[in-house]
Amino acid sequence: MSNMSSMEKADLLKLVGKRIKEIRESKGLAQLDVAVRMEGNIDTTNISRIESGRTNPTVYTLFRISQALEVPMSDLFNIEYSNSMQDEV
Amino acid sequence: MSNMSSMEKADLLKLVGKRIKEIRESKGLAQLDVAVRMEGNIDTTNISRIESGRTNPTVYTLFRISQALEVPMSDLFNIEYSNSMQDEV
DNA sequence: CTTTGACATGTCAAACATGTCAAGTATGGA
DNA sequence: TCCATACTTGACATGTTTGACATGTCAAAG
Repeated sequence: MSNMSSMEKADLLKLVGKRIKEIRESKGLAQLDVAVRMEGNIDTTNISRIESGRTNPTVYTLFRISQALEVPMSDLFNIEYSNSMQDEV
Repeated sequence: MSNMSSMEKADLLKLVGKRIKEIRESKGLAQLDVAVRMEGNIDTTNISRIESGRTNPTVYTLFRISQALEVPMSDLFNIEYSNSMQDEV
C-alpha cells in the first residue's frame, strides 16, 4: 500500500479487505469468531463483503473489526512508510 | 487514542474528526482547500461534519481526505507506537 | 452419498453517509 | 458598519452500508 496516490476506490476496498482477511487468518480465526467478538450486532455477511472488497465500510465498522482482531486500526491499512515520506507530491 | 478497547462510537468519531482537523490546520489548509484537493465532488459540508464527529465516514472518504492532506491513513488514527508515550490510560 | 463447516452471494428493509443548496454564526479587516 | 472568509448547521434527495436471512459452493469428514 505504498503508492496510494493513484488508487481507485475498488482497489482500496480490495486491499483493505485482503489485509483484514490476512490478519484474521494469521490469528486462526473464522469470520464467525470475529463477528462474535465484535461489539453490537453483526453477522458474517458483512465481514465477508468487507473482506472481498464488495462494500465500503465505515470507520466504526473497521474499528470494531480491529478490536475483534486485537490489532491497531493502522494494521488494517498495512502502512509502512519505513523508508520514505508519503506522497511527496 | 489510547485504550481504544472501551471506546464508543461517538468517541471514536470525535477523536478521528479532531485528528483530521489537527492535521489540516497544521498544514495551514482551510476545509475548502481540502475539498478542492479531494477526488470526486465534495464541498466543505461533509468535511465539517466529519471533523466534528457528527458522521461516521466510510473508508474511501477517509482515504480521499488523507490524500488531500498528504498523510498516510494511519495518521488519521493518531497511532502512538512511534515516539510518544504508550497508553498512559 | 450425506453432513458439516466455512465462506460467498442474493435479496430485502432500515439506517445512515454523502452531496447539494441555503442559511446562520463568528472573526477580522477596510 | 459593511464585507469577506471560514466554518457550522439544517433540510432534502440519492445512494450505500448494514443487519437479517436464505441459498449456493466447495472441501473435508464420516
